[in-house]
Formats: sequence, C-alpha cells, structure tokens
Amino acid sequence: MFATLAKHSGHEHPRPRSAALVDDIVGRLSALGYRDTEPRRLVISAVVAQGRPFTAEELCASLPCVGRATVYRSLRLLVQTDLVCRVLLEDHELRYQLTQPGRHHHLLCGICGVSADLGRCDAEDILREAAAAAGFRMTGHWLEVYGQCGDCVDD
Amino acid sequence: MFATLAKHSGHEHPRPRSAALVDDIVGRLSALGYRDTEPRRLVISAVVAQGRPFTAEELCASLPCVGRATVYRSLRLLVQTDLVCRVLLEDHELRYQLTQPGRHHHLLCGICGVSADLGRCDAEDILREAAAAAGFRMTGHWLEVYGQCGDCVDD
DNA sequence: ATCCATGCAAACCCTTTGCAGTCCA
DNA sequence: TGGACTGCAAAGGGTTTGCATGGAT
Repeated sequence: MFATLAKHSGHEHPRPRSAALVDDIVGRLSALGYRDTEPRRLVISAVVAQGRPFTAEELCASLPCVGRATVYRSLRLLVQTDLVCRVLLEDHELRYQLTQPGRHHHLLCGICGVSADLGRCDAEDILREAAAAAGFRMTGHWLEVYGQCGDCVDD
Repeated sequence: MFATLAKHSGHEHPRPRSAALVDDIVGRLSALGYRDTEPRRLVISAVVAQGRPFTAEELCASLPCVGRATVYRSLRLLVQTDLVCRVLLEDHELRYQLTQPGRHHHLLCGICGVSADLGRCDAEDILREAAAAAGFRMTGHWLEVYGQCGDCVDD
C-alpha cells in the first residue's frame, strides 16, 4: 500500500511525476467508491503542486475555476482517506499537506516553510515508556518539530 | 516563579485551594498591570473549575452571567500570559486548560478526558538529534500524547 | 438510469470589534 | 478622575449545507 506514493517523495521532474501522483490518488479514491471527476482532479493537482503546508483558503485561491464548496468537500475527503494530513504550525495555524506515507512527524522550517520528514526516531518508544510511568497506556500522539532547515540555516 | 501554581497541581481539598489559585492568577495579572474585576475573576474561577481541557464555548456556557466578549477577551489574555495553554485533542479539536508550569507535554485520556503530565522525558533530546540528522536546527516542538489513564485502563 | 458530485448562495458557527456606560486604581 | 474593562449587538471570516443541475458509472 502507498507504494506509488512512496516513490515520489523526492524532488525529481515535476510534471510527469505529479501527474502520476494525481492518477495514483484518483485511483485510490476510485477503489473506495469515489468518482473520478474533473473538479476533483483539479483539487488533487493543486494539492500535489503545493510546495509547503497550505490552508483551505490558499487552495481555493489556486483553483478559481472550482467552487469553494467543492474545494472544501474534496479536501475533507482527502483528509478522511488519509491522503492529506493536517499540520500544525508553530503559530498554531492549522494547515494541510500531502501525506507522506509512513511518516507522522513533521519537521517544519519557520523561515521558508518547507516540511521535511523526521527520519525514524525513537521518540515513540520513549514517550510510551514515559506515559507508562505516569500510569497511561499510550495509543497515539501528535508531534510537530519546529526549526530551520539546512538551506535557511546557511543563510 | 509559578511557585504557588506548582503547589496546586495535585487533587486535594477543592474549594480553598481553588480560591487560592484564583487569587494567585489574579495577582499575576495585577503584576502585569491588568485590573482585578469581578467578571475576570469569574472567568478565572471557571477555568480553574474545569476538570479537563475545555473549549471557549464550554467556558461561556458555564458563565451565563458574563458576556461572551468578556469571556473571549479574558481567555485570550490568559493564553497571552501563559496562564492558560492550548491542548490539541486526538480528534484535532483545539481546547484550553490551565497551564501546568514547567510541563509542555500533555498526556490526554481519550476516555475520561483528563489531562496528566508527562514527567520529564528525553524526547526533546532525541528529537533534536533526529532533526539535526535531517539537516534541521530544532527550535521548538508541539507534542500531545494520547491514550488511556490508569483509572480508565482498569475498567 | 441511477445517484454521486458540483456550484451557487444562503446559512452557520465561532470569534472579534465598535461603542457607550461602568468601575478599578 | 482617567483609563481600562464590560456588555450588547453587529460585523467578520471561514466552513458547511440546501437544492437544482450536471456527469460518472
């Protein structure tokens, strides 16, 4: 699962890869019984084209030919199906981004805004242990890491 | 700092302690130049009385004699002064709770809703290292841990 | 042919703001 | 007394919904 998506997490030729990604997402939705419509594809394309976490408003702005309601409905559908996930910025603003399969921790650059993946880390085990010490049974967590990416640190 | 607050994090006699906590918070606000008014005290009392993370709406509901605007303004003031902090629930709902001085990680029970403290844990160091490995310089993070508290697990 | 999806506009919810009156310091 | 605080009501913005039309399967 998510095999095709996983292959496109890097930054190669934008056009063809993006198109394939869109097809992939549309395919996943079709498999779930959701129809393949033009407005839906436009929304998905716009989501894929976003270079950083975006708001619903930004998405609407980039899709002048699609009704707001459709943008919101599509976005909700993508979140429900885990194809898009929510990202919480340091200023507490809630944004969205394409789900990076298998990655649940986001490294967010406060300068340029890019979102990177926090490679596998042992934080979860540590948290589970700390929770257990407090008498809790941990079932999940939400973690966002804020800082500056390599490019911005160099400046 | 926060000495008085810290002493009341447990669950002892509710009434007198709560009153002292309210006085303490009002005192901190006074020290910052904010006046001691009845509506404000009522809001603070209501915040202190909440047994779990609450929404602004719930706070308004528990304060029928205080205008909504005042509730919202007071809540904003408490957040700005770090006396109240935001909590993100597993369902992505943003709520508020009295700040537990020195604790930035919340253990949230999905069954009864109580919020406990994740004792000191090494997660931050681990995260900082993992971020560095990805070329990031970590400056902060947001972490919420979800699960079931001891009481609920026993059931 | 069916019924999901769309678009528009109106409705909605939550939060903030303007303003006149009130009250703390 | 002066300036901060309050309450009301209205404005604001962001998101959802109702309904008739259009389109995918």
